[in-house]
Amino acid sequence: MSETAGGRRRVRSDGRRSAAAVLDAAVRVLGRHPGAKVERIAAEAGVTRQTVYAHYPSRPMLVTAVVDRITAEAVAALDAAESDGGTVTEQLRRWLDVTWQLFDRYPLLRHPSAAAAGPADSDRQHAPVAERLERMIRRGQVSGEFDGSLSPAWLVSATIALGHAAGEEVSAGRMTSSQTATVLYRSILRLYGAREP
Amino acid sequence: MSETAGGRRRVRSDGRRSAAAVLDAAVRVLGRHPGAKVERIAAEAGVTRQTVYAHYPSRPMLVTAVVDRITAEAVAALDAAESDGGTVTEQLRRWLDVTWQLFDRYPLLRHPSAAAAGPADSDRQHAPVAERLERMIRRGQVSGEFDGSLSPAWLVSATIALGHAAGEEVSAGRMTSSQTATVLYRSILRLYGAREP
DNA sequence: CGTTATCTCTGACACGCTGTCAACGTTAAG
DNA sequence: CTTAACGTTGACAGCGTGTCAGAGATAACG
Repeated sequence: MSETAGGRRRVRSDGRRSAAAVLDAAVRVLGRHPGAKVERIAAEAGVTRQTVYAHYPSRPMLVTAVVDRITAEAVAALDAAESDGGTVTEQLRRWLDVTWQLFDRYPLLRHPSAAAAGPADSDRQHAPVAERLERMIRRGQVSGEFDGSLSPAWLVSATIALGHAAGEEVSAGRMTSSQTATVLYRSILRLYGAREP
Repeated sequence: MSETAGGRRRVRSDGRRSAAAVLDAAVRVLGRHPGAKVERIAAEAGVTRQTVYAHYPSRPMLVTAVVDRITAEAVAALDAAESDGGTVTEQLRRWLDVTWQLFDRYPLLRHPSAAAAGPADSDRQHAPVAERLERMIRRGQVSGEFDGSLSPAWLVSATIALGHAAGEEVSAGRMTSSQTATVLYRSILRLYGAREP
């Protein structure tokens, strides 16, 4: 991570390149097949298994790095959706659309515990997202768009849970993706106590 | 399960007794520590690891048996809560109380994927419960207590998801158990479009 | 009571995956 | 060109799962 250590440790461009290749491969493979073996990831990166361990001390830590990367991508997309202005309800709508696309891209997001190291990873994944969603809910509550008798923190957890449930419905084939998106949107508005149009 | 096979295979009471001991131990150990090793379960049952395999071919199948047993207990408790009559809303209240107690007793119910063999186990666990809940919701919708514009099937999934989220809040120490129960109840009523009192 | 099939136990083994190590090439930085 | 960093090969230990064979207990049955 840092070459600022006291020693005059020469960093080789080769190293960072291969570390990046491993991380990219891990994002692709683990994103689609949580629980994939290290061997598989190494092969995808065009590298040996031991090289993976040279950059990431253990499988759980590699998973953590993957989660961080996906989270960063999610946060960026979410911020873009939030800065477009409009009603909080409209922002929420865009927010859900973006999240929905991410869920399609990374099935890992639907099976959090399948590859995670521990509860630490789950927090790491949810914290920045939850923070933004909570701000949005609080804004809607003070503006009167949403009812204020349930705490924003709980509503955040509930929303995430509902999102996971909706993802399950889709991947289980019980509903289509667009049906589910609509139903999820209505459910969340109800949960927030929003004035339904 | 059946000694009705054509051959006259002598069944020894010893066998069933030890199989039951293994299952009991598995329920205790896996209920509290999903992901526990077979060795641990065997020790808890006062039996060798190989004996466990003598009764349950593989670890996943043992987990399935455990899930079936806990599910049976849950279904029994749920049926009792349902048969007490009253408003659907009141039934729902009792339903949640019972579920809440079960969650306390079996942390396994909160970490479904931690020990499960595959999606089959999850269905196995949820199907009988979901069936009963769906009947209850449908009853509430036709009686006018609940709004009818969201499908009962989806509301069932959403309710289960909300329950898991609430359980997480408690075990993460972010809310007390009784606080969460109240909040969960209100959230579900909102989700169902119930006339709030 | 004695025979017999069933069950448990001990001990050992193969397999797969994770993580580590040393030795030998390779490649980039100075 | 020299040197330190890096990748690679091959081997190994550890752990958990699942299997097997043989010896010893024990319940069922005549």
